[in-house]
Amino acid sequence: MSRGDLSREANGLEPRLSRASVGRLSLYLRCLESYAREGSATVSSGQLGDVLGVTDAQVRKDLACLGNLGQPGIGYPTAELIAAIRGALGIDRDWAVALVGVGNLARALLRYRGFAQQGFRIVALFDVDPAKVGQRLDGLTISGVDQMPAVIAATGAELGLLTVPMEAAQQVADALVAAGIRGILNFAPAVLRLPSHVSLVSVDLAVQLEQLAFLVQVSGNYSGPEPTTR
Amino acid sequence: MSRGDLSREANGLEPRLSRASVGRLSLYLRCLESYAREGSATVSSGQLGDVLGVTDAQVRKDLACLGNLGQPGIGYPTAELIAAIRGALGIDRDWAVALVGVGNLARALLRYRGFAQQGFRIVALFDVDPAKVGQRLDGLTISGVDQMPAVIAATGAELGLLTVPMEAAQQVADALVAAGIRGILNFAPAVLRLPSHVSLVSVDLAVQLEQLAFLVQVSGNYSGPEPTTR
DNA sequence: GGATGTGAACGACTTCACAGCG
DNA sequence: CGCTGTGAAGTCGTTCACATCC
Repeated sequence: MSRGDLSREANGLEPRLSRASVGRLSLYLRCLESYAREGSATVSSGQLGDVLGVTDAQVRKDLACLGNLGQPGIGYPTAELIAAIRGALGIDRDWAVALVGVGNLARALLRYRGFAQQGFRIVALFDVDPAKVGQRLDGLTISGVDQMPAVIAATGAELGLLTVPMEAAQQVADALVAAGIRGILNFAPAVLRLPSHVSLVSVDLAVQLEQLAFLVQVSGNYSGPEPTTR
Repeated sequence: MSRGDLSREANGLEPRLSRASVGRLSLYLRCLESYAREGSATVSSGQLGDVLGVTDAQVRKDLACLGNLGQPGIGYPTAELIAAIRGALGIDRDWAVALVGVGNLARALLRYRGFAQQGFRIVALFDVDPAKVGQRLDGLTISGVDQMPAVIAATGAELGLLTVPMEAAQQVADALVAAGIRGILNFAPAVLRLPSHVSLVSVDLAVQLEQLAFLVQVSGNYSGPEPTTR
């Protein structure tokens, strides 16, 4: 089922970055940006690893995919490493994002500083509720789902954020796909079926809470062995 | 074979469920609840697997940890499987949850039906902003962080939802730990350090969007074959 | 000395294949 | 026959250990 790798360099023979690494790269990036603000010119794999609880070897393996920019005895040059990670993740440019389903979660995402900081710009709002269509929010006018193809073409949105109730999720996702979106970040507690050329990341909030309940339960039943990160 | 075959029921240490399985169990659960609503008395591993894109063998392996409740030639009894999964995940009871940081995201979580449906009850609200303290929201009064120990003891909250800005995250997390919380679901884009007896699950929304950008980018560079779930 | 890059060992998770039961 | 349960094989990801370079 799930595939999807391949390096972006011209030479196709680098060690491709695994799905697991990609998640960590985002975290390294945050960490590096923090180091950069403090003025560190270089950072070592040990420093990065300590902060988010992975081994130094793991960090080096993850970073190896970016080309050899570490300097033995010194570490990695902070600024260049940031640039390399952004390039590898595909966030060395801006992404225009459409948001569908204007509820509380949408409002939270709209104002989430982290998105804009990383180059994600919400350029369009949609809702199925006719009462909401036409309202303005943070400088954007809410459109109906029927206007999706036109608005998405006009704004150049490539990614979609889905914050609608479960029942509407598949239908709205289909509309996004039809309108030419290339990837969907889904917050609805539903398993979506999408054509293979559209990428999907799902975040199910109830699932996360259930994971937490499980961890708490087992750490209580038995003398809990491991802490837990991420 | 002849003797010594002690029952696998009573002993708590069955083939332990792997971290990876736990995430899928939540998804099976959703799927099963949907089947149950439609009136299916039994479900096969193939049916479950198809819906969320894993193999039937994988489903059986995951379900094996719950004891042998599958019937060859038939499948799994829906209702019993639901009960078994809820028991394994530790959601066969209610969990009292405290929410810290009453912004838009908190409002969204407060009204998220999925939580209540799975037995998670938000019983306390906290905020550092003195202007918010004392306000009421959905029948709850917002308390200050200084009241945390008293309120958490009084309400019996065991889990904490952290929806504060990055800067405040570690400090508030420490306060939750000091107040006796047993697990934290963190939405702040920060890496938290917690004592090992407190469980942690982190959801970083920007990281999720970055993952999506990566997937879209690689699927665009090359003829990206498969979609991606989870 | 300090830190990187990497093959090799290790462990975790997934798929395969098939015995066995309803 | 259909479907479960499970050892065996295979794949993927992490950790170790060490040669290498500044």
